[in-house]
Amino acid sequence: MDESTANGGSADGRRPEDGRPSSGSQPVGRQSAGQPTENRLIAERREKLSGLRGGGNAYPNDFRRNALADALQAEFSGHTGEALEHEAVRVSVAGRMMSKRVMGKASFCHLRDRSGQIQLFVERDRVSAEIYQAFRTWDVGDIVGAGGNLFKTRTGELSVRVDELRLLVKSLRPLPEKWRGIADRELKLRRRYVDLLMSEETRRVFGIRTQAVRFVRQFLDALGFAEVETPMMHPIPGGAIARPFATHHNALDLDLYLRIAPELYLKRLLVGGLERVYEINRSFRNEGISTQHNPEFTMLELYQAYADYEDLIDLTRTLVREAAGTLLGTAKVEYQGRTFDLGEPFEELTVEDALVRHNPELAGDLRSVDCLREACERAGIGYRPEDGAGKLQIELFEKTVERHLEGPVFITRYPAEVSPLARRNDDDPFVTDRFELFIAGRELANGFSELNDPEDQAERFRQQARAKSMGDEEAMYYDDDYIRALEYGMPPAAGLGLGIDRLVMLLTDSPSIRDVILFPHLKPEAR
RNA sequence: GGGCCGUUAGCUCAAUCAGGCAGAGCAGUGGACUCUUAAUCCAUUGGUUGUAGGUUCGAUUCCUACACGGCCCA
Repeated sequence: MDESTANGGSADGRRPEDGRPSSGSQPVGRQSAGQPTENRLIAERREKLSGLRGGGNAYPNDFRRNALADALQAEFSGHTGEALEHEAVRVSVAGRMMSKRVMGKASFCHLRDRSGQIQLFVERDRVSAEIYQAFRTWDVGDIVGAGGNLFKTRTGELSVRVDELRLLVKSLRPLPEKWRGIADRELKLRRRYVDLLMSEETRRVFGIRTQAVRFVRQFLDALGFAEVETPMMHPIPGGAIARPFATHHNALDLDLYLRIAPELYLKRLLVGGLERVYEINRSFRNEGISTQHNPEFTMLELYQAYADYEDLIDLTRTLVREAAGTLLGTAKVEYQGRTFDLGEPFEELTVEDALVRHNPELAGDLRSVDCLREACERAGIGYRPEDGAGKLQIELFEKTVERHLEGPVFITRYPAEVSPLARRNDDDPFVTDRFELFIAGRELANGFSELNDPEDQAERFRQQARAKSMGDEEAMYYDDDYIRALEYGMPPAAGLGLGIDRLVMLLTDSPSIRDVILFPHLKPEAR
């Protein structure tokens, strides 16, 4: 219902909310019935919409365009004005009016569609005085359809000499300032739709994101991987060390968790003989929010039978390298003022070597719980009495090493204690055949040879369950069905997880994960 | 969780340091203008200064708490 017509059309065209209270003692300007306060600009546009409703369907959906702006620019920008007059190319275009320059009997405006922009030239004597007058009242932000012949203006800009012009959607809310757009970071995130309208940079970032996901699919499909979809609601959350979100199925009266990782389901598919599978998955972790963490995030997970972690180091390096080359046209990635040449060889370093490099006093004592505890205390790191050498190593690694890993560098041989799903190294059972890829001090990927010994896996689950019972809320649950699947026999395999959001951050030079997620999680609006 | 910074018209920003009539540009409205492109020219509207308190003759400005966001630290 259009409220602006309900008050009988007050003489000054204002709604009661705009100015003085019309009557009553209700506070003015507060939210009412869930509707945000409307200001005068919106009220004026609502009046215009009211007029449109009086003239027929205000929201028509029968206009069809036959051309996109970019395609027209590409095909006809090179033609001379004379040639265009001779060719008489008639086009229908539609899009949002992003600018408007009105003169007495002729006007210009720019339309933007999904591909780009094109200018319209609207002459009163060509479209009729009535339509021209209506056009004068339209606002920047309105969605318009136009038909006419292509021509070149005196300044040489390809334009449409309009002979048919329709308002398709009345925009009730004014767009931000045309030159500088949205500066307020909060507004950019909360009203991403406006940000996308106003910011070429935002469109670029999400364009690259779309291409990155497409690239990953094409890359893996070409290697014979099958893309699959596994449950997002898990009776037992597993596959990562993280706290889950909880939910509930009413009809089944069943507690469920939003997945923290698809890993255990994808490996069940290895048991099922699929051999090469991947899922570009949204996963959810009930943890803090930062420039590196959103509660829901997108990850690639893939599993390959008859491969080990070294095969996946190769695959990861190739994938990242070719993603940059394909999407950016170069393997030299500029990120926050630094250059990372992904075309160069990637360094490889074990966890223990990296620890010694940044904590030289630990050399020779890397597996001594006492020495590691001392080092943790020196570094101001808290630990639990039950933490073993592996856990302490990783705590130290995260606090003293990670941020210095400019990379690209593969860190290998993670302790088994913190890798409950990874295969032990054949020569050194303290560590697993696992790697993580770091670039710019951040973990980008995590992979390992998979643990397919059901009895070892069961024992690892029991250790995790003990840790959970001692208060470690991130520890894993024991998953009976997963053990049962392994008991049927999972082929030797390796798996990889790669953060899509973080990859896109790297490729788009974005400092925050919020810059590469269309609608990042924010607290509810204050106002 | 801690520290610092920010929040003023629809948007972008002044005014805050040292309390004294809250301003500009864009957008809007009215007018002029048939090749503009941040169109131009004339006129003009628009404010719970994030919220709630406090100090003061007087608060956008000083103080306290809170909300949201940003940066850094844990």
